[in-house]
Amino acid sequence: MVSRVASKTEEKKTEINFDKSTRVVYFCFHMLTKKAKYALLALIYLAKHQNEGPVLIEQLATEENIPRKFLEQILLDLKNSGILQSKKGKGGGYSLQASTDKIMVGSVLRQIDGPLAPVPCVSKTAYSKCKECKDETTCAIRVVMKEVRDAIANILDNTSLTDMLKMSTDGKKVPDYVI
Amino acid sequence: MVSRVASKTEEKKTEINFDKSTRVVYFCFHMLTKKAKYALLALIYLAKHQNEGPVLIEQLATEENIPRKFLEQILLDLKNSGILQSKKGKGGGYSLQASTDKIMVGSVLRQIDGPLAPVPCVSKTAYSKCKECKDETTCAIRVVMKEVRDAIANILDNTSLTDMLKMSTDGKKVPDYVI
DNA sequence: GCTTAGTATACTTGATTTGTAGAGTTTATA
DNA sequence: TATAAACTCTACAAATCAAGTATACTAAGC
Repeated sequence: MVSRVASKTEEKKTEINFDKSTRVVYFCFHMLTKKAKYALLALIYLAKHQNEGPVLIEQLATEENIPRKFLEQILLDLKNSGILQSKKGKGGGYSLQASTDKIMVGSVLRQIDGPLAPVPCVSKTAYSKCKECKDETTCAIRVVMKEVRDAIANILDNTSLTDMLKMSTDGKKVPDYVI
Repeated sequence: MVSRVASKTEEKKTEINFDKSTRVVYFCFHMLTKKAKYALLALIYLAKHQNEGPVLIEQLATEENIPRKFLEQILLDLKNSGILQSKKGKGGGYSLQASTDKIMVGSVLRQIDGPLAPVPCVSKTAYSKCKECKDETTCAIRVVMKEVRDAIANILDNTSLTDMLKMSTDGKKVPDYVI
């Protein structure tokens, strides 16, 4: 094994031996990109400052330690998908469009990172056939990954911004998923 | 949104408008790399041909449509982690080391792709702190992603090669996860 | 009209995935 | 014991992607 799926610069555990067999072992991982993480942080921030009028990108960027220009793209994306609304010019800024209990983590992540499914052939929102697959009905990988997709979607599509707000204060949560 | 996590060359849904606002929309996704997919396909193949003696890399590569030299690396990796065993020289090849019900999808994927967790801070097998995170105990993202990690691990660590074999013939499965 | 603040798009950089290439090692057997 | 069959090991290369920068534009207030 060398590294996982995405991550990149995330957390790296680098371990180097300077023996003749110099070997670099490092772990990276992902699934949740930084972009998506920033998006969620931004949404939580905006939710917490809901009744203070529009929030400036600049403010959000500095308070949450998100690169300003990168954040611009993210907020724009969330705006274009109807999650946020914005106001231009002086006194402008960003605010939530929908109510916090209508904004689901699943839809945010789909918007920012794409489908939740680990493989395209089990995606409900963006299905596409795997070409490796000879027969989809007897593909064991597909069956397992479908379980995974459903489990992920079940959590993320049933967790709202409201839930996240509770978590960030409680630090804990009592989930109520559909089984 | 542009693309998800990994995927790359996987399946691409490309849609191009040649208007003045030429726009290319494409979806890619992942989590399960091709490498991991190949590994699972190889394991299933080896399981199905268990009592025919060692299987040649060449045979496996052609039958499962996996690039030969790429497959070599994967099999070697699986061998070094104790999942497979090999025999060199004439009459050699690869075969399963453990029994099919001891080989779990979770450990195969961890070996090939790395930790299952969507973010490092919720990984049980390869924990590492997120530096974005001010306070881990009140990080809502962490709480949600922990649920996701547990759900994924619960499925993958409780699905064995034996289960996959059943699926690939039945095309269906009655899971029996720990709740 | 000038400043504030968001909008839009293109580009850059470094890392990762997905392979390829080639030389080396072990084993069977003729 | 030489030879061919197979696996082993390491390095390299191309394509893709995540993450971030740069630059120019548009709209709203004052």
